[in-house]
Amino acid sequence: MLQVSYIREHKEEIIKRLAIRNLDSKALIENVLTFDEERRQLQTKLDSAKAEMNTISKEIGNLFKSGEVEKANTLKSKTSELKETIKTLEEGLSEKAEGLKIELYKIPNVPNPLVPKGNSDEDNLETLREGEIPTLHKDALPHWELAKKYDLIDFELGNKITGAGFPVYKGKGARLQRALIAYFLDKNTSAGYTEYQLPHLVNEASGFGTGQLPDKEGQMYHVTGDNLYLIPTAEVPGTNIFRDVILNENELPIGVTGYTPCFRREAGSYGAHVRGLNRLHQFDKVEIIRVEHPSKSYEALDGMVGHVQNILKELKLPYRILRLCGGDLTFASALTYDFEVFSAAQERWLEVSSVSNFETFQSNRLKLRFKNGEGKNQLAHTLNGSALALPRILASILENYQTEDGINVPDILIPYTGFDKID
RNA sequence: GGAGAAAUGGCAGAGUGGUCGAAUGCACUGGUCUUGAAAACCAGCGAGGGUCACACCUCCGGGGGUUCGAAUCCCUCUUUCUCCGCCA
Repeated sequence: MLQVSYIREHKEEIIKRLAIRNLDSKALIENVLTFDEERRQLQTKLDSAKAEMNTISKEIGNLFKSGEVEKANTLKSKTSELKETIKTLEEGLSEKAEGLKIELYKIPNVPNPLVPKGNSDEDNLETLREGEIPTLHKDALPHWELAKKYDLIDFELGNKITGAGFPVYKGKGARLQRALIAYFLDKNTSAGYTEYQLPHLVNEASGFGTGQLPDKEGQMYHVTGDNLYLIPTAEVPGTNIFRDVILNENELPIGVTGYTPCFRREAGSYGAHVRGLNRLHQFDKVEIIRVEHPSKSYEALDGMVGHVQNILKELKLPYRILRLCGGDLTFASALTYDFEVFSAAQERWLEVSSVSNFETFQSNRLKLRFKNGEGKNQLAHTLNGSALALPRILASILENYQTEDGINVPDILIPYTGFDKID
């Protein structure tokens, strides 16, 4: 959520930069400013009405104390009108405040100047491509066939137990999952991130904190009996660690990493592109989250990109980095880099990580601040990224590392799997 | 799940209807003193709104109510603690 004060002071610039997202925000911005203006006017009126009430109340107290009951009662009868005024003003104020909030919720983050113009993923800017795309043997299979052939993942069993999109990993498939999680966590902690084990269900307040609520409610599984939500990403519990927190400047930066399963309803997505591990209702992901000083957040973003890059290099997977265009940028992000790995048998690039700087967009909602050098509370910047999401990494390992007589395990993972070949 | 107790500033902890945004201690910041540090002493020290700046308004777990007036009384929700039950 953008700060109203920022909108007030940078109106034209914001409108101009939101156009990068193909968003004509003029009316929206005007609306916000109108609500804000009206809200402040009512606030001022309400404040002075309350001040008057406070004065009278004090006076009444004093009159009672000095035994002037008559006078006190006269004064008392005067308050009813004032009370009515206050009530009306309060109602008007909360209406305006609510209206302001609703409008603010509609405005996405202002893109960083680096964000290219564009409408869809086709306009994303490829900034780097690295790694060798393997030449597969003639009978090479896509990962869902490989999973079946080597008995690594049982999709049908998942259908039986739960439903589509809840695969069952078994044997070496399960072990490979565990190996990847352990490897990712090790990489992240040695880069300075503190490992957390976080709840997989969150309350409403957390949903609002990271912006899944109120708009994206339909994307999460909702446990209605207890009004809790299954997390769609560790970003939700991980970032809400810092909800309503005021840090000391010297505590920055903070790095958090955690493995969680992620639950997404993904309503309405079916078809060839969601086969196998490509899109699931439940999947595993290791996330990295940073809280940064505003002056350092872009440096930190580059650092995170380098970190993810390093992991993909170690796994020897062919990958590319994309700087997302305005049309593909997520609502809360100011700048996002996507990582895609080439899945040789499907002959497709698969998104495996998304690294973003949210600047103050999340922290404004979260009320995540730090005490700056002047002793003032200032919103911190938040960033996060996947390091990494498992299913498509697994898919591309299976596909890219397949040979005629089995699937090789990437060298870096062998200490974690305890085997070097799936056959 | 049942019974009881509680929730106040970074922490501890006073405060049961008016002068309380809130005593006191600790922590923290600045100063005096000191070669330096410690101690001692002095001062400052929660958050949000509002204002050019003041004034002013709001916040004592969340929400609602009673009252001229609520940290204090009532209702409700949440959380914590103790006991019982259940349990990996």
